[in-house]
Amino acid sequence: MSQKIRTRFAPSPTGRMHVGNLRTALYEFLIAKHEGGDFIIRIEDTDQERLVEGAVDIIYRTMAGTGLVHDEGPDKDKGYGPYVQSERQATGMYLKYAKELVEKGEAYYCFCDKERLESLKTEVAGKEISVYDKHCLKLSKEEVEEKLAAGIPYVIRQNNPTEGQTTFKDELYGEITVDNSELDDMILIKSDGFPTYNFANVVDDHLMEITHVVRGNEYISSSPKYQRLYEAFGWESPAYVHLPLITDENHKKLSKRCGHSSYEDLLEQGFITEAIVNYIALLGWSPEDNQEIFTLDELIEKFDYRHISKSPAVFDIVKLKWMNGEYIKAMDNEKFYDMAMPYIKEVITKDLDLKKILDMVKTRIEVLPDIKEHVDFFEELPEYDIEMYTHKKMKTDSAISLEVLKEVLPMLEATDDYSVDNLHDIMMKYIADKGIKNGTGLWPVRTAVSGKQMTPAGAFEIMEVIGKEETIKRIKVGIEKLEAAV
RNA sequence: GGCUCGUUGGUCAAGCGGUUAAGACGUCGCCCUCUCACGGCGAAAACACGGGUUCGAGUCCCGUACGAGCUGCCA
Repeated sequence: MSQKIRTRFAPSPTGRMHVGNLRTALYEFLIAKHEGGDFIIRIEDTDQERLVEGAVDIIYRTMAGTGLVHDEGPDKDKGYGPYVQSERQATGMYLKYAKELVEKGEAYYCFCDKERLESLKTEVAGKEISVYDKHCLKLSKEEVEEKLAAGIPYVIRQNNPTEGQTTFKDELYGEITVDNSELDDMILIKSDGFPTYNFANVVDDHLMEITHVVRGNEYISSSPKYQRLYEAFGWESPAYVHLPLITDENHKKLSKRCGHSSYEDLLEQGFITEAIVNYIALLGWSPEDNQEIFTLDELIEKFDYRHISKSPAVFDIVKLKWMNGEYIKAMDNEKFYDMAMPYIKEVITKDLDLKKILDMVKTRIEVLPDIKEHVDFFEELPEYDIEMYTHKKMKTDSAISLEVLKEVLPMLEATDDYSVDNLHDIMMKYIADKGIKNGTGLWPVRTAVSGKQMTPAGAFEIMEVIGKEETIKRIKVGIEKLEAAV
């Protein structure tokens, strides 16, 4: 008889949502939903300096867009609110809990100023290291009261023992033990009265009855300190699930520099939400079978956090593109038209059958913006080199192409039916009568009407779309070009 | 520097003491084809290294190397 699982996504509103954060949110959502549990959103805005306006909206938009629907959050209070830490802070609760620890000797007031702290820094191996020396722990109760009364700025620090060890258990990594001497006296309450993440997350996770704390691997080394906090309060610690990092191609923690590091960046690059979610779900987790394409519901059903990997994963945009292409191919046409229309309209302004063109392109693109380079020739015949008429495998060269175009032109002028079927009949009859292979007859025509080496469809389909007038015009251009060269 | 974690093909990733070490992306080749794609078929490509334990180790243990994370009044 186990209790209902409760996980939380606790982002700080500092900008766009990084894919690492998104994946954390996804896994938190999946772990809860797989077991029919609750998924909670808590806004961790304790760093007032890094706050970015509108960032909370981005969080909501991302969650809604990806389908990670929360059961509780700032907008859905189920009795554990408020769900925004600045609002919680305003109630004085964090300070109250911190004082409780001070009473117990598990924390202490610290009045050290910037200069003194600065003097504690030492440089080791090119990095600045600073370990607090418990200077203020020596202060007597009276001295503390005095300084407090005098209004001297203070922080409250955790009082960690210098001997012994602390152990916590991660669901993936197992038991992790560190010497207490490694644990520095981290700040619980900052001088502006706000709690640090380190403190607030422990208090809130407990108060909100979070059963599984799921977070990035970067927190694994601070977890022993959190563990000591739980023990100091006498609270039962939650199950911990630390997630492996997502890195760039150089195996470094994904940075904002990558340009493809946030969910919104990806959308702007023409990726579709379902593909992004699907792809990141597989970055650090794999199902028991070899399935790769998942709907969110399928992920909920299949997701078992015990199969999460322990080693970091490289974010591979090439595979994401492949997956995006799979989603596009499987997408129903109406939805594809809706999504693709803005892109095709960037390059085609003429009154052409855009849906027909989009049908041609659907299996050939990986991201939406790819459409443009495939279809721009419909708008206007590009400048092209007559070398394109020469193709060994098609058995064509300039002379043959000129001959074909000249012979085909009158036939195309003679009909008004520019349907693929009719065009097909005309051309195939010509090819049969002349006794040449299909490619020999069609290559020159396709080249003339497109001006491109590669096109998303064959000659008939292109002619149907651009129509009689434009077809004739382009074939004449081809004839002129070829004649000029002979 | 210290601490912690990690290490299967270029990438994601199966494997949990006995396998010809899966699969996917990418790459290359072939087929299909009026081009390019799609689709189909196929190929190259990996257990970081050294010691143990064991009849037997990618799988367990210990070292080494390498990588990453942390070492903030950021989360």
